[in-house]
Amino acid sequence: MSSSRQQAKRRHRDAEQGWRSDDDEYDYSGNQQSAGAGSHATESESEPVSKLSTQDQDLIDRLAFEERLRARDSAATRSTGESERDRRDREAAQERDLIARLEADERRQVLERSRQISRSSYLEKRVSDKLAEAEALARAERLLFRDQDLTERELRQRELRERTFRTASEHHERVDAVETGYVLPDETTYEPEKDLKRARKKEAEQFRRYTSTEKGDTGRSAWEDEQIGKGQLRFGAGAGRAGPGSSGPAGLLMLDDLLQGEDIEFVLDQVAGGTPAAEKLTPAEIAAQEERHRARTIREQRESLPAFEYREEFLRVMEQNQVVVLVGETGSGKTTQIPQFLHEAGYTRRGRIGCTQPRRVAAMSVAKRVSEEMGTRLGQEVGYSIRFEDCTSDRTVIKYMTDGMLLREFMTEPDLKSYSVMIIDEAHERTLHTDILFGLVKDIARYRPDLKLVIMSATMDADKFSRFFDDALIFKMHGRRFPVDIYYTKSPEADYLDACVVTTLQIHLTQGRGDILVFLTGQEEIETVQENLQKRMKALGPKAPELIICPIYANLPSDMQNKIFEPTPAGSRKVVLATNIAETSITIDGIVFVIDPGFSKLNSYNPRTGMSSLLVTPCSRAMVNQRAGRAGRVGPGKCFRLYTRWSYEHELEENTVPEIQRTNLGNVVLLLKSLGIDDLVNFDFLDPPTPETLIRALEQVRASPVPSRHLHFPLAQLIVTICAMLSVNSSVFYAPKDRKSESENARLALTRPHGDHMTLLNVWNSWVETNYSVQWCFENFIQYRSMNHARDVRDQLLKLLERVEIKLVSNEEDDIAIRKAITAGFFYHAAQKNISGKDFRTSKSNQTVLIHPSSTLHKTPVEWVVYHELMLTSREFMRQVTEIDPTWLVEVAPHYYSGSDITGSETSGKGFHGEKRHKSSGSALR
DNA sequence: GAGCACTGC
Repeated sequence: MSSSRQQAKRRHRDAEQGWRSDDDEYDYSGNQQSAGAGSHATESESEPVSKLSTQDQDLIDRLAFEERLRARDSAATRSTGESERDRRDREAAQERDLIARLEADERRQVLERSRQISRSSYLEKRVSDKLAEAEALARAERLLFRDQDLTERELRQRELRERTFRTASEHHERVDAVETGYVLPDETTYEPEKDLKRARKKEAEQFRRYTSTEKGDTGRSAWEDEQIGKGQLRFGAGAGRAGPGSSGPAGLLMLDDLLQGEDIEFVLDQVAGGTPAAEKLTPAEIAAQEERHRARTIREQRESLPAFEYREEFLRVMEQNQVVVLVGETGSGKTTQIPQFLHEAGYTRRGRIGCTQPRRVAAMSVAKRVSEEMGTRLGQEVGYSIRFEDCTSDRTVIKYMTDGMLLREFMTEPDLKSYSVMIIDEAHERTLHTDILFGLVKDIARYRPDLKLVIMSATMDADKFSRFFDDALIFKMHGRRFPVDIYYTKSPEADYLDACVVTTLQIHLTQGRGDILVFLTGQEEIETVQENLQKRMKALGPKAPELIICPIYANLPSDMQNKIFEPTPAGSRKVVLATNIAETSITIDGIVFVIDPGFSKLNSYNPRTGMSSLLVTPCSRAMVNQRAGRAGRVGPGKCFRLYTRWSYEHELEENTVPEIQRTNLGNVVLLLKSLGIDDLVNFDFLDPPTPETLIRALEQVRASPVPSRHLHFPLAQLIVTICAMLSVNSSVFYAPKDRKSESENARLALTRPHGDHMTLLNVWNSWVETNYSVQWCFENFIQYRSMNHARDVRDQLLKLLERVEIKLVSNEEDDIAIRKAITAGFFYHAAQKNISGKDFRTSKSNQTVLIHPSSTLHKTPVEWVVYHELMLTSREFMRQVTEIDPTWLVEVAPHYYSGSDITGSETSGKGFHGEKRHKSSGSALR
């Protein structure tokens, strides 16, 4: 208990820092609730099923399932009102999905062509434009936002704003030298006319400053010129677009020289976000407000939140309604305040208030904040519950938890009777778990009229939520955000990576203070952009202000991740190259500019082939708006979208397809079954998954009890380790581009024969031998964070096995026995090498697949393998692969394989190396 | 010859 508290304490500290520090050692303590829940699941899973009846049952169930499906559809057609609407919604969604898939390829090709055409004509025009252009910095903003449609007056205003913004940013740097953190611009930025003279004088000074640089330097050296040229040719994706910079007086630090005709034209289109209150305030007023805010007591801080204005009205609405859909913009304070309002109004006298969050860090940090506001110790009146850690007590009345944790709670408390209010927060994110929760809480609310429900969401989808909850009342709250100017490119960009580099430099050299956030799709893109930016900055020489480049993605080791939180020194600028981890999971202070190419990697599951795909996909409008919002957290911001406004309006989907419609539902089916919900067809989904996905999931679940009988106990410990290692899925090894050979050697040293499962086991054992050393991980390019996670998972699994009274016998490693056990678990994931010897063919489903390059078997000649998962990225890959003897398949899954399935392979029927050991370990299997 | 977005139990 005390160790659990210590552990909790550490995590709070982590939560306070906003990001988990991995230098911590972890204690391991069980979690009663999940342990109990797990045993429940195991019971239903390990129900004995005989071979024949499985198949029959399968067929019968499937037919019954399809029958129910038809019945539901025809019932929906007959009846009116809601079910009719549901059906239409679903059909429309399916149709949209199909059309989208068919059109995507064609559209992409057309778009690509039109981009190239427009780009080349644009470049021609730019060549003639170039000749007319002279100075650079004084006209920087105009160069960046050139737009013929502007009136004289608008142009003048823009010029003034740019000039004064520069003045203001100089002021910031002075202020910043004294105190760190972001300082809001003073009012001169926004009321330039008032001090035109001063602005003119500043401008003159500014210009002098740069010309004097010229004198001191007598022009760029030939070497520097060459470097710039090289950089252009070698690294710019736009190399060859334009000749060496020739415009402007020689020797000036010229924007044109740097960009060499590559600068991108942006058009200011709209101002997004920005609550009326924030817009009306001058920066000086905002700064003053912030200052007052800091000095305030906690109570005053609470009362200054927008949510406070709605307190009485909200409580009245809650009294009169059982379900309320609460739309609260970011910055309204809903997550921290609503539970407190309800507590203060006495709802906790009848039971707890629960509040779900999609992420662990959020659950922890919000609970901490609220406990401070209430003046209690965390874990007492206010607590949180996440996997591996339950920080609540009997006295807890406000409980924050991850959505997945509440799902687990349903197993021990199906009616949620200890709760008087349940709040589902961040509903708009539509995570898999929240979507399932919707159906469950809706059902409970029907027979528990005393249970209040609050569905909290950012603006989108409120009507949809309301309709789902029988036309629940929608309650709106304004938030507190700064306005963000949205810029679109005037013409489509042919190469968005290059466009990112160019835009970053444009901002860096022309815009006022503030860090830049660039959204990219993955590690590879981030590394490419980072490399290009580094070269371009180097080519610029020491005259350019420093640009600190910080990559961030989930698989980056945490010490490197933490770099993005270091404050930017005065006089330099930070550019954060991020995946969509920066959309919701982390927030970075000081971001003023966002660059958004409009793409992300999206996982979707195809039930027909059992293959997941992880492909670069255009973002939805909801997603790009979320990204833009990241620029308006500390002050007014700017978002540069690397696509046209037309694209935004016509090519992007409104919303991202909810997760539940694009994942393998095997686990969901298991979960719902363990809650006693067998009739998945009629489960009340907000957006129902496709019937195919459901059918496939049921089949998959039906297949799983069989191998669980084969997994005999003496092996359990080793298998549990492998399972835990697999659960950290492909993020055990770290392979940075710039240290490729080192990391490959380290990996090779840890590789064991016969594939990835054995290698993972070896990695684990080696780590244990070093007593869970951080240093060892670092030296061997192993992700310490992943190993720690595997340790947590392994610990939990062992506790579960203990609960179902499986005795763990630690035996020596018999690799054949282990691999046979893996085969027993994954027999339906077998593949054989094709005659060509180049690729593999999956058994039964006959798909052509390859071994993923990250696998230890990538270049090894193997005939038969079982794989953990299929994934479509650039090709169709098997990930986490182990070499097997095909005779094992017939042995462990005779209901699935017969001898004819494995004939024609070299190894079939042979003794295989280690026949003797095989026999001696035979008792380990069945 | 080629590579793994992000959560969560």
